[in-house]
Amino acid sequence: MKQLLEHLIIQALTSAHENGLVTSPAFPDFVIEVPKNISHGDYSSNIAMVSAAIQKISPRKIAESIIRHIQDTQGVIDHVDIAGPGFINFYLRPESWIRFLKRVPELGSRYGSENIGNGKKIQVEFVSSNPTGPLHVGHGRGAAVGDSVSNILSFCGYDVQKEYYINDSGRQINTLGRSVFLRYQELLGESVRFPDDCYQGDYIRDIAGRIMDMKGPDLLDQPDEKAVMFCARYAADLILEDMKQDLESFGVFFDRWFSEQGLYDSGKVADVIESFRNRNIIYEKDGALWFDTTSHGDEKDRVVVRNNGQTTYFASDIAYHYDKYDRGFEKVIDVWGADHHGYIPRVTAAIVSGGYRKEQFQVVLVQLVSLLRAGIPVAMSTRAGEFVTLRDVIQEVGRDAARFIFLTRSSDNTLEFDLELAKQKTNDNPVYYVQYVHARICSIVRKSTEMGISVIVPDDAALCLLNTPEDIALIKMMIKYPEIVRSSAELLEPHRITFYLMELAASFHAYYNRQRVLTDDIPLTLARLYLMKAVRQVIANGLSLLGVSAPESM
RNA sequence: GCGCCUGUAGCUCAGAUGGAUAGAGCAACGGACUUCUAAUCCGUAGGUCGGGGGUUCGAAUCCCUCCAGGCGCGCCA
Repeated sequence: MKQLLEHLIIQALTSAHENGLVTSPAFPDFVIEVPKNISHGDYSSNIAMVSAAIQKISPRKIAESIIRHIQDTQGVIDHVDIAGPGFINFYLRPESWIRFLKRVPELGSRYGSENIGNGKKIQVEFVSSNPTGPLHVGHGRGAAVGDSVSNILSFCGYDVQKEYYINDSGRQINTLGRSVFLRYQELLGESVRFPDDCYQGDYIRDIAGRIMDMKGPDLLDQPDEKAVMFCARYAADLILEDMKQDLESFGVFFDRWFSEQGLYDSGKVADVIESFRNRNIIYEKDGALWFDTTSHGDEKDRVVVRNNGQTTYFASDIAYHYDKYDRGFEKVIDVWGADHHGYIPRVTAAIVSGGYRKEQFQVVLVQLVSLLRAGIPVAMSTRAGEFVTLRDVIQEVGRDAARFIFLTRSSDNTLEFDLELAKQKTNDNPVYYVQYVHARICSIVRKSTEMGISVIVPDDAALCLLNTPEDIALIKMMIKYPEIVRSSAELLEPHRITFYLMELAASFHAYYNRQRVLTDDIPLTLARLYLMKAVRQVIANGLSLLGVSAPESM
């Protein structure tokens, strides 16, 4: 609809120029929007105001010239007026909405999709939690955001790959091994001092116990280093399996699990260091190797190989990101916890040094989650190993509620996740508010099937009966959906879908309480059933982008 | 000290690309089920958009500055 009006405006201004009514054929950026106030028409444009400076004519005069030259060949406009400082307000004929309503069933589950990706290969990397402990709520938020962003991009024509980067190398894996081995020794009756820098959680004991069951005391016969290595690998594998399970029960499936260790094994980290050394981008200072990130805006250069010969995470991160581009991704999106924001400049610098464009890399920062129970903060201490895991949360509040709530805030904002609220099946908990729409419509459709009328498609004359303010409000809401999806994809902001769905749900519930669908009036009933099915489709489409189910009954 | 994020109704938050009288939910108050699911709806009340400057026809939105809160500033991960 907006495109249509835009076309009419451009045409009108052009012919106004041909007739000498305006001085310039130029078009500044102008917008067509749905006014907040319904008395300002169905659509409104600021074209006259933004053109005033170029035309050197008053906005109202420009507006008049434009209106006079509008050629509404399709007959969608009822009337147009000029208001305020020079807004052009369009009032549409009620029938005009129908052609747009028809798009919903025509496109079905594809309704709302705008092809902005054009098959471009894009990768979204998210969660990527170290396999040293269970996933917690913060990871849950990252998972919900990353998965939804992937869904949205994929829906908009991108060829999306979802990837999880496993930090299965380096010191923290060694620490994991040490932690497990110490608990293992404890189980065998040895008195050990358990250091603060080891992982404190009970799951470490569980893993040690499993190794006990499997190996008995055999590990003690080996050199410590070997035993620790064994514990590390065993524990990491186990924890990783658990994380996979948790994510699956959260409805999140990755296309690839990428091992950091693999980058070392294949020599890719060494290759990167070697080639940048030759180009003096990596240089030696104080016995360490440094990457020149300063030339690309970082505040200082960063170490890639320490003076003890060990590589830093940054080294493998560089190799990892190059590997992504080598695999043909035109764009790479990383979803990170906001506490990692300081890494953006150095990773960006490394990517640019590698000959890629800055725009090919984008980070979605997700702010932290604070967990509450009935308004009271839940104590979370990773050090003491006391925390509520993602698994606990899914078990307690359910997958749908958890995912939906994670997406009810902009990622830029911290999120309060209240377990009691999330469990409640009331209006406080918007997930049910939205799902209830789907269930209610399914119920109506079931009823109509019993009456034997659901299969008949109404003709245009019948659809014109959808003319109450509630009908029009619903249809307008649905016409808006593709724009919401688009902005959500362009800005990588899934919460826009969430808020839209809540708004659409509100329109539906208002409709439901005011208008009856199944009546004795057959054409009207058919038309309204048609409308209801469209609403159901849009709700289902939106929920699927969020990774939330659309139940047929509740 | 520097960088990033945040500051909008009592509470939790929307308001991308500057638009007309700043919105929603919760909480408060008053109403609506012999009807397709009341997990619902309707109404009332509630505001110095953190403060102060600036840009312009027009600012919650852009710029500067100050204030408050969170996070980050390692040859840690």
